[in-house]
Amino acid sequence: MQYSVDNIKDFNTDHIFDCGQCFRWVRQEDGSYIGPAMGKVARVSYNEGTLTIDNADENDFIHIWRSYLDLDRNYGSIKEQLFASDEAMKAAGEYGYGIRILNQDFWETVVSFIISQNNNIPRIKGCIESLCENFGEYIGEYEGKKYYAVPTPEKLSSLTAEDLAPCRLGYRAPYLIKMAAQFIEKGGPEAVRREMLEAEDPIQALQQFYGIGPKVASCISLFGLGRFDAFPIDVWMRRVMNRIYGIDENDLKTMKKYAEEHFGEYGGIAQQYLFYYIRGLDI
DNA sequence: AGCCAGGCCCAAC
DNA sequence: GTTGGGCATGGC
Repeated sequence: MQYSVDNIKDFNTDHIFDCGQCFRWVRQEDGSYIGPAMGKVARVSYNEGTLTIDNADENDFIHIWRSYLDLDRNYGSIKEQLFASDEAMKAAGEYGYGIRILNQDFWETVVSFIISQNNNIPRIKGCIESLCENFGEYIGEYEGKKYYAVPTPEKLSSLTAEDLAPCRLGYRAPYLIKMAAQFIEKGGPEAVRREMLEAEDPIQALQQFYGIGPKVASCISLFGLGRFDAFPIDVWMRRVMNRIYGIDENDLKTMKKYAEEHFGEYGGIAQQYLFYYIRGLDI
């Protein structure tokens, strides 16, 4: 089965699934993407305003995909605000015009972005894929391929670094194991998620967990908690902030301040435009 | 071949 | 509170 909706603007599958916010969606020949999310597997395709989700019914669309794909947000007006007095941001936002911030599963973002640290994107994808296939729960089969969820905290905390060796996580393996145990101690992902949603400063609070520092916490806040004001700064962001705003590459404080003052509640969206822009330009 | 990647931990200031 | 070395792996 499949479900379609019309009049979807500011949407581009390459921009959304290849802008570094997620690691499990795979591009198909026709430009659609297939991937697992929120316990389902689907194919997302887009053509001239029509969004089609295959392997989903209306119920799935309403309860999962509409929010996962952030369809209820008006990116057009957000772009207007961001572009108003910022030519560089305008160029970046026009380059990645179809980016939308996916509202991803909290636990998945925690695991994914711990793995992402000091790592490159192709390799991150491989690590997560291997982790899920080896230790994740079966989700379902789609077009001949079986899909598995990100392993639960219970599963991860029961493993040793040697168990995880096939996943090639390097020094991140012990981070995952210990972090998973900490999550269990705090009542599991849903309990932690609720606590972080109510936290005054989730980016600070998330750093109590082993393997989560400022950058990973910012990504989790943005992609897993819906904190669109979060502004993750990695080497790419330092690079682009230097190139287009002239801020010293080592001056993270000024970068954060710039984001707060200029992008405000939409810092995370601005960050994705910039991130996708600098990586695409390859300069 | 060597530098680099969506950084963090930990010890030493 | 800040700074710097060490870190596992493989993409390019």
